[in-house]
Amino acid sequence: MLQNSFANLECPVGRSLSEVGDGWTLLIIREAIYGTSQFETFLKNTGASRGLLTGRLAQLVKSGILTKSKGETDGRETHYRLTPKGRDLWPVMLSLLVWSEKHSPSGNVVTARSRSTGAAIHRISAVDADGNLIAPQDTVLVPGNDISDEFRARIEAAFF
Amino acid sequence: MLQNSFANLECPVGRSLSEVGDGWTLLIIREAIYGTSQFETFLKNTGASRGLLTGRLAQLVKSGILTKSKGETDGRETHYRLTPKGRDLWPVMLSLLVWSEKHSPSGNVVTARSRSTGAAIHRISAVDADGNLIAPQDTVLVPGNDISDEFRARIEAAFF
DNA sequence: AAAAATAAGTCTAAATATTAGACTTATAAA
DNA sequence: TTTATAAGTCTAATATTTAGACTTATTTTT
Repeated sequence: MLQNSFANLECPVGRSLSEVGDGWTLLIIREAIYGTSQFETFLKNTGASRGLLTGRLAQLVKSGILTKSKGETDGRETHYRLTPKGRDLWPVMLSLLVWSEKHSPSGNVVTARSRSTGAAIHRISAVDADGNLIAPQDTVLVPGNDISDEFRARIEAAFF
Repeated sequence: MLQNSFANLECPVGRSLSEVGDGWTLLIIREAIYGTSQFETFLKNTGASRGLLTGRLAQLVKSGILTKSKGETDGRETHYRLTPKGRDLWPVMLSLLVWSEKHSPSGNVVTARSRSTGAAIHRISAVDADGNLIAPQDTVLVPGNDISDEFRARIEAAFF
């Protein structure tokens, strides 16, 4: 994304992307979900450069996605850990994972399953307050009141 | 992401991010989902610069996420349209939307609802082959056979 | 206690990417 | 025939990213 933060902040997707929308940031969050918490491990597992990693970790802390704390047993260490807000990005990752497995399969690498039943994940769906499934294709975006006429027109033209 | 395409391509999330992981790319896909198909409209609605947009659209066509075709009634126009692969990114967008509404709410802007029932989307869930819900927190990543020991160790350490 | 190692950075010059905006080409509208 | 539109290309200025040497604080080894 770099300098532009236009991204239409009326749009929740745009707002998300302005926090987590560049490749490195999502990759760092993936690593955090995979259990990584230390600088040198992020460095190795993402392939980012030191300078970039320093900057992105600081951003993520500022956004409330990670916390930064000193190692309790080893004072040299710093631990970056996901907050609840950060952990809530897991469905985003899971959606990317399912998309990738479907459209860019690459052998028997990883599958996502239910821990409790062992069943494989077949798709990602929206769910309403009563637990009923809402298929992504059955989704509409409904404009609220705090919205410009311009953006209203755009989301009303959305697919699905 | 820029030059690095390391991103661990064994990881489906990494593979996704190498296709759609930078801010501009996801923003362009959002626009496409919102119905945009022409260059000048993408330009205006994303805020990207001409040169960047040219490059990203070409990438997206190459990745099979968009198609490029000449306007049928007006020969000056070029239309970029989502392929099924591109349309399948909607659950990713929907996950970002739900995350944003929860953690960075900004007034009554947009809600996502079921077209058929009108019910609001409360959360995103995985679904197994029989249509049973699998809560994101009940998810595990299961390593396959075509995987390095190193990556196996990493995903086994994953949260959830 | 001194020396070596580790963790998490900072710093810098070179390489890359992005921007703004003028310009080009092809087609369509006035 | 002139003007407008759509989709680019091109360029110099600006901003970001990289690789890798260096720094500081803390811990481990000798």
